Amino acid sequence: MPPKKPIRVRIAPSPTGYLHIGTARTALFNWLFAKSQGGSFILRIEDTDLERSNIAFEKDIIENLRWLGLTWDEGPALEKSEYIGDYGPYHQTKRLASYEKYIKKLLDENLAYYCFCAKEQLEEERQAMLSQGMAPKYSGRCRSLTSEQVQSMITAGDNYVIRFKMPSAQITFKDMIRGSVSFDADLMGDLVIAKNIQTPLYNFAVVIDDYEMNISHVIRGEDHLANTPKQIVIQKALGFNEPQYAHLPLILDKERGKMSKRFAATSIKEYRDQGYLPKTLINFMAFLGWHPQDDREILSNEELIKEFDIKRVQKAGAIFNLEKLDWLNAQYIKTLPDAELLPLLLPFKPQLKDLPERTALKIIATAKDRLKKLSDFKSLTDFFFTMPNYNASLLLWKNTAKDKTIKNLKTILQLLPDALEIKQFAEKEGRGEVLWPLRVALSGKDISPGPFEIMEALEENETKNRINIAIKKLRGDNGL
RNA sequence: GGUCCUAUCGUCUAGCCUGGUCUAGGACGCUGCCCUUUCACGGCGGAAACACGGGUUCGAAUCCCGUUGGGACCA
Repeated sequence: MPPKKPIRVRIAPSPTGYLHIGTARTALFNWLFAKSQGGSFILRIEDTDLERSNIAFEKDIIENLRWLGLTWDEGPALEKSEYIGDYGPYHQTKRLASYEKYIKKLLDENLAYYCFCAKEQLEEERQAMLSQGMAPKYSGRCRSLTSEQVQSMITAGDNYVIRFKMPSAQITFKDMIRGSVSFDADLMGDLVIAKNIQTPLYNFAVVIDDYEMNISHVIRGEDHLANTPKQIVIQKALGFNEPQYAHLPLILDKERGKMSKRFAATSIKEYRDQGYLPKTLINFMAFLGWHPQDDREILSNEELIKEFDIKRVQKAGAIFNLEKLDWLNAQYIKTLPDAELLPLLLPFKPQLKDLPERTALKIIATAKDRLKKLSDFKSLTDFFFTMPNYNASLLLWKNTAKDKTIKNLKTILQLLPDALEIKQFAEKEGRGEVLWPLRVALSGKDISPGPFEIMEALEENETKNRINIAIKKLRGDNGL
C-alpha cells in the first residue's frame, strides 16, 4: 500500500475586512477536520488585492483566530514577521515568483494566451449573448493571435489580460458533503487567470498555492462551488493532483441571504466586544450546519473534535440565530467560576478594579445568572456603584401603607447585619411587605437581585445609608 | 439570463445512505404551571414541521421523476 498522503487543510482569508463570522466558521471546520484526522491546519493570507488589503485587517484576523483558539500549525507567526512551517511564505504577495513561473509555463505550452479585447467590447458581446438567452462567455477571439501580433501589441503598450484555454469537457468532482458534482466547462469560456504576468487572479493563485503547500483537502464555503471546476481545469493543465473538496453550506441572515451587516454583526470582533465567550462562538459556529449523532448541544472543543465528521455536515444554508447564541453564551457564563469571570468583566466595568476582590466577586455572583453577554454586566450592576435614584412609591409593596413600610424598614435597621433575623421578621410580617421595600431601598429598581444577595456585596454602612434614604423618601423629607 | 447547489417545527437540527420501530426526537424562541418579595436561574408541561405533485412499493420524511421555493456563482 502506498503511504498515506498527509492531511493538510487551510484557511485562506483576504485581509479586506475584520475576521468575518463566515470565515471563522470555515476556519473552525477546517480546524476540526485537521484535529480529528491528525492533519495540519494552515493559515494563508490572500493579500494580492493591494487596494483593498490592509495590514490592520490582517492583524484582526490573526488575533481573533487566536482568540477563538483556532491556532494554526503553519502560517504567519504571531508577533514577528516570520513564518511557522516549511511551505512558506504564507502571504500571497510574497509568492509572486511562483505564480509568474506557472503563468509562463501555461503560456509557453500554449495553454493560455494574451487577450487584448477592450472591456467595452467584451461587455457589448456579453449583453448581446444575454439578450439571446445564452450564457455569456468569451468568444475566444484572441486565441488565434500570432506571437508576433502579441509582441507588437505589448510593446505598443496595449492593455491585456491572460486567459486560460478552457477545454470543452465535463468536469466532475466528488464533494465530501454533496457527493458528485459536475459542470460543463464548455459553458465557461476562457478564464482570465492573470491581469499580467505578475498579477494572478484568484482562481489561479489558489491552485498554485494549494499545490505548493501540498493541501490535501479544500474545505470552504459553498460560494466557491462554481469556482471548483475552473480550478480543477487549471490543475489538470499544470499536471497537479486534485485535492479533495468539501463545500460548506453558507451562513444566512434572516432574509435567507448571505450574512450581511444590515441584519447582525458580521465580524468576530464585534461579538467579542459585546462579551461573547470564545467557547460560545466555537460551539455555536460548529452547530451552524453540523450536528453530532446524539442530542447534546453544549460541547467542548475536545468533544467537538471527537465527534466531528465532515460527512455529517448539512447541505443547505443555515440561518444565524442570535437568540440561541445568547442562550449558549449564558450557559457558558454560568459555568465559569466568579474568579475567572472577574478579569473578563473588567473591560465592561472598570470600577471593579477599585473594589476589594471579595466585594467584586460578590457583585459578580449576583449578576452571573442574569448575563447573556458580558456587556450586560454594566447595566445590571450599576446600582452597586452609584446611589440609586427612584420614586418613593416604588418602595410600597402592593397595597402596603406608607407608615407600615417605614416601620418595617426601621425594624430592619435594628436587625442589621443579621440576615437570619431579617428573614424571620419577614416570615412574620409578610415577605413582600418586608423584602420588597428592602430590595428597592438597596437597588432602586423594580427588577434586581434579591436583597440578601445585594447586602452581601454592600458595606454595612452603605446598606444602612440606603435604607435611611428610603425612609426619608417615604416621609417626603428633603423634597425627595 | 445561464450554470450549479439545496428543501423536516419560526430558527438550528435528529431521522434519510441501509424504506416499516416516526401518531417525526432534541435545542433556541414562544407559551402554561411550579419555585419565588421582583427579575433571572432552575424544574415540569404545551403549541409548533416531513414544500407540492406524480411514481416505485404491501408500506415513503426516507428511493426515483417533475414542479415550486430558496441560495450561490458567472458580469
